[in-house]
Amino acid sequence: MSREPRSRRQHYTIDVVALTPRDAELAVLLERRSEGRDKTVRWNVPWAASKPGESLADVAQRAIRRGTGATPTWSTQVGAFSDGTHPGGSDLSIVYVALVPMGEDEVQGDEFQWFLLSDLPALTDRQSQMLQESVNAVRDRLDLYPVAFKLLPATFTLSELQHMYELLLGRRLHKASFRRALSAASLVEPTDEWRSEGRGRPAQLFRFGSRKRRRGKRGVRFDLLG
Amino acid sequence: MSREPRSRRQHYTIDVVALTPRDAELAVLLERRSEGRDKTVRWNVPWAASKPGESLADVAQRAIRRGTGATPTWSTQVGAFSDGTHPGGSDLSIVYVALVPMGEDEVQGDEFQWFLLSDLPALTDRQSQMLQESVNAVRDRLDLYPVAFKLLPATFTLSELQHMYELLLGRRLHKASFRRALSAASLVEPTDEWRSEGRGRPAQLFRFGSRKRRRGKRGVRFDLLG
DNA sequence: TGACATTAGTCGCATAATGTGACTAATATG
DNA sequence: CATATTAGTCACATTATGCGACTAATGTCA
Repeated sequence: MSREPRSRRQHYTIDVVALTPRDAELAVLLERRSEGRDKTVRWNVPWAASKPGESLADVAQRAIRRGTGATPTWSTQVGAFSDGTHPGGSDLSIVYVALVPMGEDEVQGDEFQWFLLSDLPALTDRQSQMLQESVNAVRDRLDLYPVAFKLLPATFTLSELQHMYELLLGRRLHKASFRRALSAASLVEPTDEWRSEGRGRPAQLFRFGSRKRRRGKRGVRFDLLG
Repeated sequence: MSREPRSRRQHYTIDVVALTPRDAELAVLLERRSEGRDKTVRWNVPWAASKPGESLADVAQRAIRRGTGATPTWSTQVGAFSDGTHPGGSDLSIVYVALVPMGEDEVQGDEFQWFLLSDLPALTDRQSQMLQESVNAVRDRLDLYPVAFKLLPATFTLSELQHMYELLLGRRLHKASFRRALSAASLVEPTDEWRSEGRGRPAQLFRFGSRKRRRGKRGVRFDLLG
């Protein structure tokens, strides 16, 4: 029943994993830091300490604005991580994942840089874990929140949308099935613009416009149980 | 770029929402506390402070063991909550939800008591929020983890299993469809025991025995998007 | 005992959702 | 004009799902 504050109370930071699509893959925003006497270059995800009275989401916003020119289009809390060490010495990292749309991935200054997930620099245990779980969090929310749309510009072709889903799911989808399901849900609206990419037939541009709310109340799915 | 520790560093606790089925509904374990000069009785979910070097899951275990005779059969992190106040004065609550199976819901001492979700005492904002999100977390994981099974005894009838799903989903399911899906997934194994509940035909007892891993790789579901 | 209520468990059919290959359309290249 | 390339659609087979109706096994009570 020891509820008295210890000699050293545990404290926390808010760490933000910002993701953007790049080269048919996801990239994460990392911040440079120099460590030790030889100034070894290390990388970690942006973070900020919480001030009294500030909401967690606000701190996350603050942390990510330091590094990106663009405001993320979506973000959500991933969880709390306490394993390993933290560059700021925090005992606990509250992790937010933030999505930055295609083409808005400019960074501010030398301190920040995007890294492809397949080509990451060396990271501490906690950093790796946070990254892994952030990507999982986005994947898990894929059919609950329109995260794929949040990674695209305001208007996009249906092929681009499909490729974004394929990127996030890590597997190929069948074109006709994809479009049929999309059309059944009335999730996108056609614009009157078309995009010609040089070769092949031009593609019509669509915008995200969820209107119809036909909540399907289907049976239980046992086939996903792990 | 203010990364220096503030005059008062923010600190956190681990709070645990323990759930058990009771009277065709979920119940939550709350802990009594006396507050103010008139010793008003207040209730809150069990919590514990983190000690250096202890993992979050361990702290959660410690917090919940104080209140229940039984060890929870499953638990997972829900998230971090900072709104409002906390009985221990912590700035941040890391919330774990823990499942206690049917029939193992004894409490230790007067300090703890189960409350039906439909009949809760007055709670602070943060406590209500934590509770709400914990129930949502269980519901969201329903077809990813066998949470319904974790709320049942080791052996159970298929009707009990269906009622548990109905309880968690908040809607009725069709018996034949439910069993067909269950059978297709090869999730349960029959035992040679039968249970007679007095009236009606006796029911065969089953145990959870997931072996077949036929991961369905289906298309994208747009119909769930919020 | 035998009709009835009650709960367990199964079957079969209609409909809906999905996988898939093949098709047409519109553009650029040579 | 033939060919390559990407967009977009169609039709059909297969699978999944909703659902009512059926049989089975027990207890209750007249």
